[in-house]
Amino acid sequence: MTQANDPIKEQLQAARTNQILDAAIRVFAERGYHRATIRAVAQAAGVADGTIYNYFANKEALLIGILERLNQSAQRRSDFAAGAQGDARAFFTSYMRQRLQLLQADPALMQALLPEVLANAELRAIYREQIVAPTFEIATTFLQELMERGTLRALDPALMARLLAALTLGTVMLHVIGDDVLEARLAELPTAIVDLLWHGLAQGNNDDEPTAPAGSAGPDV
Amino acid sequence: MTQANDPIKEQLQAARTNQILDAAIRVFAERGYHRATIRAVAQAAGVADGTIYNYFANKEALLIGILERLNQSAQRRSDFAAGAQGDARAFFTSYMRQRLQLLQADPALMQALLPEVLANAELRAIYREQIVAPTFEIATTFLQELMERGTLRALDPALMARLLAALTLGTVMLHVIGDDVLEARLAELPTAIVDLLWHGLAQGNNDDEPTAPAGSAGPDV
Amino acid sequence: MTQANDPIKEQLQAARTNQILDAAIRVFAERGYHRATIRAVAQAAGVADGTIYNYFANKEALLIGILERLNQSAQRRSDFAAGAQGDARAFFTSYMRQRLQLLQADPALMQALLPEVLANAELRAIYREQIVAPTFEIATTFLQELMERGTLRALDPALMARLLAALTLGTVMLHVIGDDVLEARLAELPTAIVDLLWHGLAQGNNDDEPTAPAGSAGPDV
Amino acid sequence: MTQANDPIKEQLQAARTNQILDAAIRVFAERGYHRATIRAVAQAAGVADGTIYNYFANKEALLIGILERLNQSAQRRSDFAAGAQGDARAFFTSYMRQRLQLLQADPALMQALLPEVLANAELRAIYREQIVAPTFEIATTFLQELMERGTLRALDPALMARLLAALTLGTVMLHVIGDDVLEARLAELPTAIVDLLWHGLAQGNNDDEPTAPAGSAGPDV
DNA sequence: TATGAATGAGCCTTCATTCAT
DNA sequence: TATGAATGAAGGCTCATTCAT
Repeated sequence: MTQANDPIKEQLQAARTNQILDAAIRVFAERGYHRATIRAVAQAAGVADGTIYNYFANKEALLIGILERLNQSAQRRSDFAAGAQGDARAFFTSYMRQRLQLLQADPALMQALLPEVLANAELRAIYREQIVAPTFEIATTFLQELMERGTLRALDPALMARLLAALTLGTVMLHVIGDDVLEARLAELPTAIVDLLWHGLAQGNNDDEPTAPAGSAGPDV
Repeated sequence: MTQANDPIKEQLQAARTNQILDAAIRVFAERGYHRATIRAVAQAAGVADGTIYNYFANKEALLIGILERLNQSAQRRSDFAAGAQGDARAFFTSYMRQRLQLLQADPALMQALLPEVLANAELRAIYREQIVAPTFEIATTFLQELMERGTLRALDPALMARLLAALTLGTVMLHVIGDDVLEARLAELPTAIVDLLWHGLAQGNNDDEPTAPAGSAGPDV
Repeated sequence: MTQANDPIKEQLQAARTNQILDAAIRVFAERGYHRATIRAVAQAAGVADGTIYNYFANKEALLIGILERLNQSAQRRSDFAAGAQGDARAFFTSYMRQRLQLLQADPALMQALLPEVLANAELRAIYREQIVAPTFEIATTFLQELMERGTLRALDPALMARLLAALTLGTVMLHVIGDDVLEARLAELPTAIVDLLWHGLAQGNNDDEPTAPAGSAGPDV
Repeated sequence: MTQANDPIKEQLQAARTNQILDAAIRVFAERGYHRATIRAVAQAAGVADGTIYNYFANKEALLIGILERLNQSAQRRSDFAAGAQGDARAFFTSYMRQRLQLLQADPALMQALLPEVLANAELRAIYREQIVAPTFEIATTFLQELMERGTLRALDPALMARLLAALTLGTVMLHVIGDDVLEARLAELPTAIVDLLWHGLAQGNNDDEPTAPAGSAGPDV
C-alpha cells in the first residue's frame, strides 16, 4: 500500500494505532468485548467507525492488538535470567511486584482481555503459546536451577511454575471480580505472596518473620 | 387452577431445566456465551427454541442458572467448620481436592461460566456476593482460629484467604486456558498445592517431605 | 362433531363462547388486538390457552365473534321502521341514545373492535357489508320517506344517511380517543346531536330552544 | 467533529426521512401497522432494513413520524382565526374542504394512522394532546365568537366543536371503511356537510338553498 | 486517509397453534 | 372437553463491515 519506510508516516500510524487500542481497552473493559461496539470504540478514540478498519482488519484484531501489547510487557522474560544471579527471594518479590503493577498501570487491560481470551479458543491458543508457554519454560528452568543449587526445596519445577502462575493469575482475577481487601492491600501483595511462597503457612517454617517467636533454636533455612 | 405443587409436574420441570442447563453449559463452553445461539442450545438439549423460554426468562438467565448450580456445589461451606477439628493439613488437602474435582466432574462448567462472569458487571456482582464473599468470610475465620491455636503462622488471615482463593481460581484458569502439564497432573494437584502452602518453597522448611534431601548445605538467603 | 341438538350441551357451549368473548373484548380493548395474546385472553376468561381453540378457529375468529355480537345489537334495524310512524324527532333522539348507549353498556366493545376493523381489509369488508351497508339502506329509505312526507328538507337521503352515520361513528371515535368534554356530557349527547341535526347551527332556525329568540314561526315537525 | 448543521447533509437526511415515511404510509395503509414488516417498508422505500434505523428509533417511531406529518398539515389552525372575519359559512365550507382534501391528497395516510392511533394508548395520548385538544380549543373560541356575534345559535360551543370534529372524523372513518356513495361524492361533501350543519335537517330552516325553493308553500318533496 | 451512511446477515424473543394426556 | 407444554415460524433490531465521497 504505502511506502514501506516513511518514518514520519510510520510514527503517525503507530500513534493512531495506539490511540485506537487505548480506546478499545477502555471500552472492552467497561462493557465486555461483545457488548462493546466498534462505534463506541471509535467514539472513545475520537475517530470515525471506518477509520478503525484502516488500522485493524476487524474487531477481533483489536483484541489481538491488545494481546500483543500485553505480550510486549511480558517480554521482560530476561528478568528471570537476571534474577537467577542475586538474592532469589528478593528477585521473586520484585518479579511479583512487576507483574501486579500491570494491574495498577492499566487496570483495564486485563479486564478487557481476560474474559474473551478465556472464551475464544483461537485467542486462548495465542495466549497460551505466546505468553503462557514461554513464561513456563523460562520459569521452569529458573526454578530448577534454584533447586539444584539448593536454594529451593527439590520439588517438581514444572508444576511449581504452574502454581506460581496460578497464584498470579488468580490474584488478577480476584482483582477483576472485585474484592475490597485485595484492592486495599495491593501494595503489600508482592511481599505477602513471596512470604507465603517462601515459608508456607505452617508454624515453624519462618526464621525472619517478627511473628516467629524469638529464641527459637537454630535457623531453619 | 391446578394445585401449585404437583410433585410429578415439578419433577418434570426440574428435569427439563437441567436438560437445558446441561446443554447450555456444553454449548457455552464450546463456543463462548456470546457466540452461542439459543438455537444451538436448544438443539443440544433436543428441544425447540421456544421451549427454552418456558424455563428461562432469557439467554442471560441460562448463565445465572449455571451460576446457581455452581453455587449449590459451593454450599459445602460447612466443610471448613468440619475441617477445623481434625488434622489441618489433611483438611486443606481434601478441600483442595474437592474444589478441583469440579473441574473433572464438569470440566465445561467453569469454561462456560468464567469468561462471562468476568466480562459482565452484573454477573460479576452476583458471583462476588453469592460465592466469593461468603467463602472468604468463612475461610478467614477458619484461618484465624488455626493461627490462634498455633497450627499456622500468625499471618493476616483475610489476606491469606484471598491468596488461597487466588491459587484455586488461578489453577482453574490455567486449566481453562489449557496447559498440558497441569492437565496431566490434575490428580497430584491437591497434594502439591497443600505441600507448597504448608512448607513454602524455601529449603529447610520441610520436615516430612521425602523430596527434600536431608542435610542440605547452608542457608540460601 | 357433536350431536347437533343436545340443548344442555348447546347452552354450555354458548356460555363458554360468551365467557371467552367477554374476556377477548376486555383484553383487546385494553391492549389492542395485536398486542393482546391468546394467553391473556385465556387467563381473563379463566380457561387454558388450548380451550379457546375448542370454541374459535383462531385469533381472528374472536374478532369476528365480537363483530357478530355487535351485529346482533345492530339488528334493531326495525327501530327505523318503528320510528317512521311517530314523532320523527323523538325517534332520532331515541335512536341516537340507543346507539351511544353501546358506549356506556360495553365501552370496551368498540375500542376492541374499531382499530382492527379499520386495519384489516377482510374485517373491513365484513363490517361494511354486514353492518354498515344494511344500515345505510334502511336509513336511506327512512330518510327518503320523511323527506317525501315533508318532515325533513329535501336533501340527498343517501348522503344524509352517511353523514348521520359519520356523526355517530365520529362521536364513538372521539370517545375512544378520549375527550373529557365528551365523556362528561355523554348523557346530553343524543339531545344535543339531534338538536344540531334538526336545526343546524345558523341563527334563526330554531323554534323550540330556550336559546332561540321567541316568536319564531310554527312547529317544525 | 463535523459541524452540526451541514445544510446539504440535512437536506439529504430530510429527503431520506420522507422517502421512508412515504413508504411506511403506503405499507401500513395496505397491510395495517402490525402486519406490516420493517422489511416491507424498507423494500418499498428502496433501502436496506438497517437503514430505517438510521432515521427512526424503532417501528413505532415511524408511526409517530406519520403523526407528526399530519400534525404539520393540521398546523393550519390559523385558518380558524382567518375565517372569523369574513363570511362564516364560506369559511366553514373551505375548512371542511381543506380537511377532507387530506383524504384525497394522501388517502393512505389516515388509513395507516387511524387504526393504530385508536389501538395504542400511547399514540392515542399523543394524538389527543397534540392534534385534537388544540383544535378543540381554537374551534371552541371561534364558535363562541360567532355565537356572541349572533351569527350562530347560542349553543354550547365546546360541545359543538366536538360534534364538528366527530362529523369530520366520522366521514374520514367511513371513507376508510369504504363506502361507494361517499367516495363518489367526495367533492360535494364539504358543501353538503356545511349545508346540513347550517340549516339542519328539519323542513323550514333553510332560506338560501337552491334545493329549497324559496317561498314554496308546502313541503317540496 | 478519514468519514459515516448504507448494508444485510444473524439472533433473541414472542406467540399463535397443536396435541398428548 | 380441558389442559398447558412444546413447537417453530417470523420479525424487530443490532452492529460489524463496506465503500463512495
